[in-house]
Amino acid sequence: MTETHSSPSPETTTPTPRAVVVPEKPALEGLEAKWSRQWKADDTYAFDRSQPRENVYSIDTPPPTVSGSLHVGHVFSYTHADLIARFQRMRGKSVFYPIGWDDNGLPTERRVQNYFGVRCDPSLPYDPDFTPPEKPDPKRQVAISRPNFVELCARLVTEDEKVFESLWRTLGMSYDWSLQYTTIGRAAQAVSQRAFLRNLARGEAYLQEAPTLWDVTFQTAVAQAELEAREYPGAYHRVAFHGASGENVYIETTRPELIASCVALIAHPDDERYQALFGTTVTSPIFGVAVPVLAHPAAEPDKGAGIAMCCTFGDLTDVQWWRELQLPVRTLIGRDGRFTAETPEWLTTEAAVAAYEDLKGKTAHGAREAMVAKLRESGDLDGEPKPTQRMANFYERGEKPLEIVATRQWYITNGGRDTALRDQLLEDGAGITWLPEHMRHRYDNWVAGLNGDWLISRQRFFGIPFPVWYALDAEGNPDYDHPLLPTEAQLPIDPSTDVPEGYTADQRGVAGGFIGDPDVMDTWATSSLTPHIAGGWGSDEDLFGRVFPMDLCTQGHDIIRTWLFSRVVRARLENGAVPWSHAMLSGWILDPDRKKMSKSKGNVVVPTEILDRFGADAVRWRAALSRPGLDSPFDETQMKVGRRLAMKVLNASKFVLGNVGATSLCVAEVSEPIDCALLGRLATVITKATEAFEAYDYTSALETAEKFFWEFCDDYVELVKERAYGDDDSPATVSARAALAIALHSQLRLLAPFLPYVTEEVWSWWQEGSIHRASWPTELELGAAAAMDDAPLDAVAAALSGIRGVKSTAKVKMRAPLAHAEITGPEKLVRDAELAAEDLRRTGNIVGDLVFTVAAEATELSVSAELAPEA
RNA sequence: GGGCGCAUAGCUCAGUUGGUUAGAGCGCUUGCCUUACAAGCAAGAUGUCAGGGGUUCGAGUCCCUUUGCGCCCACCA
Repeated sequence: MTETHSSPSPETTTPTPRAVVVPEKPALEGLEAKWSRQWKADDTYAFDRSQPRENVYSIDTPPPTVSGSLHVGHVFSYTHADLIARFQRMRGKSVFYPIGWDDNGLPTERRVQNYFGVRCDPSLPYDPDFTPPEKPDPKRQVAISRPNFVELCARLVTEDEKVFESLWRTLGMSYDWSLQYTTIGRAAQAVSQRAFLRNLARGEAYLQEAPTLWDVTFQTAVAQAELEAREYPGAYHRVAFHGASGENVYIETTRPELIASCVALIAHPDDERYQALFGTTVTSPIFGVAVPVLAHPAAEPDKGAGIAMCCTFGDLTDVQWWRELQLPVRTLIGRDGRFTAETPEWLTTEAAVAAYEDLKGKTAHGAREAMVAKLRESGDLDGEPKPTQRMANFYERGEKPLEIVATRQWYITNGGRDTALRDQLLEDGAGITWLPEHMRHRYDNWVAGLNGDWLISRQRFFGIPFPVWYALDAEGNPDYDHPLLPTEAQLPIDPSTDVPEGYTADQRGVAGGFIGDPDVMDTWATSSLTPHIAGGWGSDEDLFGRVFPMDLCTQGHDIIRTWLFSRVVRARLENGAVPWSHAMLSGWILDPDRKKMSKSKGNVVVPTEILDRFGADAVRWRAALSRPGLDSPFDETQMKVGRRLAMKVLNASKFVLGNVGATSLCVAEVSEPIDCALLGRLATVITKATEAFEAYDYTSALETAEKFFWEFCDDYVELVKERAYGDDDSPATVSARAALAIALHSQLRLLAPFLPYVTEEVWSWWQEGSIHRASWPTELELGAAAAMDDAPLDAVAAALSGIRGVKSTAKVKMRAPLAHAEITGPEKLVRDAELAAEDLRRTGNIVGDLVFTVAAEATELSVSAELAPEA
């Protein structure tokens, strides 16, 4: 492979001349296939790990969920990162640009269930001969063992990853594919487990039995970051509790089914209505369970009846009361979301036990209906339930409101319960350059609003297991306080098959033996370590030192609270550092009606389709038009504009290289004033585009380069065409050819990050090596020409436009000869235009006089002309 | 309820620290087969800069305010 860093020296910008081979009919079709294959073969985007940290530019890319589907928004967001990567690479940085696949977790499990028609039953033994059903029946999923299930997951994600890789390669992502990782792979397992063990050793990870937000459908705990508040229909039920002297105390509840789990009634300490009741005991309707009436400031006098029923657990306020008032636990709802089949021991009366019989095994919904009937019958329901819309917490992927169930879970500190850490994390956020800047508010908002530590354990199957076992005592009870741990050298381990030091396999699950922790880490617990996984933390410290902390992370703004925040937490705990200096957040791509694209609305634009129709360069061009953080509606017509630009690059290059035959890039040959002016303008464009890119403003970089390119094509090329055609070697001809070639040479590189395919194609016609390994253009390359006054360019363009206007108004063709033309205007403009008098005469086909007249009072150029009688 | 963003041509968007007559592309109109490109080219029309008030010699730009749209967080009695 040729590593042509064909970086021209400042004085003579002359790469090795070579034969120019321009195709007869250049086309966009096939460029993606041709060049993505070539880049793969040449390892064009390989990271050079010999470079010291200051020569490295490292990027943390979001590993896409391979079991999900990509839409245009992803394609645009990933393109934004690639634009920066390509710019930095051309600037001479060794770009560390890995790609990973997020393949573990619930989305994959769900996809595997549907795809193969199976479900995981961890109690089943492994069946080595298992084959999935030929025709998956979603209603009759075959129960399989956990190892079998995990095998199917692994099989499917491998397939999914191929599809994703193909898409990214077509889009022209400049990843170093040798740095590929997955969030379920062995490296990710080792890193996740090692980080966890270190968290544990430092007291940052801990096991706790506590009320947990619980999804009854997926039967797993969920973290605060995965919550979504949604409107949920309910009804206020006004229900009587009974005071000691027989009076009714009315509460209002939307969850009457939880009355049996009530542990207290609570009102605000200052609420005059309830002063007399505080400290007394009331009994619950139907069940007759005695509960205290207590005061707590979190009770809101104007909400409901002003006095609330505290159940274990109906909502997070209940948890707060339960904790702060040290109330007992009376759990009714189990992990499956159903009322427990055992009669709770606190139901003592015969009537209560009988009443509970009707609730056993019911869902919340079913139990509610049963309870309402009973309350109605007993007269404890006052009036009819009043329908209401309330906000309820849902798991973002779930369809039923979350329950709160006391379970044993692993947590990692994230500042939710620790002010010092929280302040540190806020400071870390302030240390990141946010693009756009205002996205930082979302981070701050989230960190400030945390109400607990990070729950990382999930009661699922396809994830990274906790590297932990528990010793069983003589009665077979696990000793959760003293987990058995592997050494780091043993990682990764699976506690369900591996055996802790000092035990044998046959001691698993028997008294005096051990058990493995059954849970897996949430996928965010793994992806929070993407810089570590990709960077070789713990396994390749040399590499890690060269790439971490990273320079950039790019992602959608919807995952600031999850992926972005969790990486800041991990880097703080593990490295005492901020994981990257820049965070670039992409906006949404909306449908043409400015609605968010979603599968359910059927308004999703499929990336492969637009890539097929418009080509990767066009799609990338459109992506580059949406600035960080701004939502942008999808519009096909814009894709066409991008395609037109790509086509124009091919055609303009064909002209410059084919007809002019220019291979010289010698600045000294540029002698004509208008040619010098072009290079002067080019220098300004290079500077502006470079500054924009350095400020991560890829859109402005593109606009600057593109505007110049169209002016170059429409005005400059048209103007000097005739002169460049000359088959003589006069200084004027040579000057035009050199200027054309130099300008093209720079412009291709300015456009290369945006249009990697056409620019590479054109580059291959006349240059060695990949344009993506070439150096970013600089003013220095242009030598003295860079300092030239570029104003004549505008004056000449105005004169040319005036000449065209005359012909356009007369509705004649542009080649129509002019018998006479006069260019009038202020002195400076007239003199500037006159510098290109011969070019104007030829281009305008002026056969008679061409007169330049200064009109002191004029503010702009005007052209008057007379058509020559047609021959 | 707390926070953030947006509002400029029919559409999508630029508009630097306030500075002449507010820009671009698309679309639209009228033409042109011009040997790089008709998937092209040329010329042309298009605005109460959301409303109101203020600061200033001067406001799309700064301040206050109103309205509309969108997003994040909180909100389960």
